[in-house]
Amino acid sequence: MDYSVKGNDIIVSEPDLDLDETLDCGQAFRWKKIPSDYQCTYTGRFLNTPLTVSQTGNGSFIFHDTTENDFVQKWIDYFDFNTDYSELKRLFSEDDTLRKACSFAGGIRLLRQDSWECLISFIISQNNNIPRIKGIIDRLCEHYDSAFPDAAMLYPETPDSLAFLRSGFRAKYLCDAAQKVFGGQCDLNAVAEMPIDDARAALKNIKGVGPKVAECVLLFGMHRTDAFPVDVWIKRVLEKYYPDGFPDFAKAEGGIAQQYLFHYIRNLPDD
DNA sequence: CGCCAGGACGCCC
DNA sequence: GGGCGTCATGGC
Repeated sequence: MDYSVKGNDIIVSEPDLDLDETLDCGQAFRWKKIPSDYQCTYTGRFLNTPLTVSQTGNGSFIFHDTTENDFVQKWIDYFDFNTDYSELKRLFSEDDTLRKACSFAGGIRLLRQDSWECLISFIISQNNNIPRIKGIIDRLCEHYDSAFPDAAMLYPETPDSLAFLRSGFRAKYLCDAAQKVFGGQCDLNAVAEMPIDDARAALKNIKGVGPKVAECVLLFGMHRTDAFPVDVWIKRVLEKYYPDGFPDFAKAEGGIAQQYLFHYIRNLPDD
């Protein structure tokens, strides 16, 4: 990744990034595509820092109205710019299916999101579809002045007071998550450092967090790339292409491989 | 209208 | 430990 400062913008060159593929692939739910004269433009936030970012061509981007300090301190990390995705894709391409998946959507990167936001987002995601997940998270943030509420803000809520979310049976799970995180029974920063099976177990102490949601929090919110969320789509991939198991050589970065496979299988024509 | 959604829980055996 | 009905809501 190369960047340069131009006025109030940061100009970025990174061949292994596509905004549509990365910001609208079901790993993050708060990025919105807005009309622009560029190839595409998204606006969103990491924690309390807002960003508008445009793709001006393949591998070229504008981070609008961003200080070099914010770019270096926050966005390089968020977009995982210090990881060489070309190298990862070369590794994955040893496997035939993965090679096709990487070639289908090679601009996917694993965002380094906030663990708490991920926990709440993926509790909401269970037995739900992506457009409705986004709607619920929109209503949640709108209710707190357009900022994602931290555990202390969510802690006083009850399933009844959260009725405005229209999140259904998930509201009670959100309350339990807020209580356990705010109360210290679940310290997300500590969980992020645990051996992965201990981290899984710690997350699953929260009501509404099962195997799938725990893997998503580990992968998307704690950058544990060996976490491997299995949803209905990935289940189809495993049955169809990996009846003898997912290849060992890719397991350490399996979560990133999973992102390519998820996008690939969802966009494959029915057969 | 019915089927499904980036599942988990509670109960049954 | 595995199998199954249930859980709200709404996109399609």
